[in-house]
Amino acid sequence: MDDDKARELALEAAERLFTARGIQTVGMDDLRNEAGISLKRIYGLFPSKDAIVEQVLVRLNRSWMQGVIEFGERVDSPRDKLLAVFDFLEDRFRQGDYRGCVFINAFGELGPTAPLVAEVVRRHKADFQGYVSGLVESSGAPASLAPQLVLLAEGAQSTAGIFGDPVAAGQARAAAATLIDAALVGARA
Amino acid sequence: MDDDKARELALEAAERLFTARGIQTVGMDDLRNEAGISLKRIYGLFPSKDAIVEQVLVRLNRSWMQGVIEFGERVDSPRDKLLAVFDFLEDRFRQGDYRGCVFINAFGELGPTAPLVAEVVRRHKADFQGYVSGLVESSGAPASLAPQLVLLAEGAQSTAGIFGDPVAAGQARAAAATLIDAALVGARA
DNA sequence: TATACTGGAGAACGTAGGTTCTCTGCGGTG
DNA sequence: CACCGCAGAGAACCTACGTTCTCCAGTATA
Repeated sequence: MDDDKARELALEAAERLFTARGIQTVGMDDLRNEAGISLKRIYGLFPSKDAIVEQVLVRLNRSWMQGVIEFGERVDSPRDKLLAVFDFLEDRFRQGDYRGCVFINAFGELGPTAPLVAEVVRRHKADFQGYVSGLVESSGAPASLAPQLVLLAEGAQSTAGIFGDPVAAGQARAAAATLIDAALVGARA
Repeated sequence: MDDDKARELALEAAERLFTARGIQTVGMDDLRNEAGISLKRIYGLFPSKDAIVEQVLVRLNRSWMQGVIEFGERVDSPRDKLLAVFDFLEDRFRQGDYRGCVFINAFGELGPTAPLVAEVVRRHKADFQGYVSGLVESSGAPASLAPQLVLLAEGAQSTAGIFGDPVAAGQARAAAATLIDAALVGARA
């Protein structure tokens, strides 16, 4: 088996396990079993468990941002793209056993003791905030709207994860619509 | 040393350590050192580490709810009490190294594997949602406003924890004010 | 004053878990 | 066809960690 395939098996297995159960409760034996490759092979591809955790979060950021952008591409106006963020979240909330934002969870677990994990989590949040800020600017609304929408999205993720109910996406979406419309009216006044 | 004092020492030490570093990275040796009482004593008072975690979360819920209620008691109208939630959060965000909502963090770490932890976290969130719902009802706004404000509060906590910046409280507060006023206008129409 | 009992200190135990090491098997080369 | 080298399986190593156990000290009672 070539390195790329083995690396992909390991990262996909780690992603499934870390997302489902958290990071510290997943041992390397669990990862070995889930990936179907040996520990020697895994350690040949990655220097440490911490390195695997970091790469998993980096790729989750990439696929998350790609997903939210693709949801935005389905509609035309910046306002609709902003609301599509919550449609994207609802789609995520409905997938299997959603457990909240994997980045927030990782930060809660390891943020104080693993600076690289904290850094990847902040980068993810900064990427998301940048995306929303860009749309807010395109919509003509004041810049102060962007963090408000982001807070709604963050809150929806934690709440949906804790209660296992995707209704939080719709609640956040309704609030976002109200905030956007209020901001646009204020911008025109 | 009597049991009540020893129990309090252990719980206070556990609260400091779990809040600062997460639960799984804190060992019983750490707790023994921080509390200044022996492991034999600690295990004489609590059946297990899991039991300590649960009791810490229960008392954190109690003090958190007490804090948000006390902040609400400083003002008169339900609208001001709703906004005082965000003042309470800002006060919390400014205390030392704030790391996000300890309940969200605990759920992220242990939710899948420790059902009692998940239950205490859900109870906390339900208590908070109940408090906000009560205020929303008093204010005459539609019930749908309550979850929207709660999502803002949840999002503010995670964001403040990750970026170490209390500005999220003010951003959430501004959004809450807009939502409340929109809801009250809609209720009068 | 001496002996016995009980509570607690912290070392020990047993398991978990990240990482490394030894041995085996397979492939390549002579 | 045989031998050598290398890559990898998974057991072993070493540390961490939750919980228990042994021993000691202090207090109470006779």
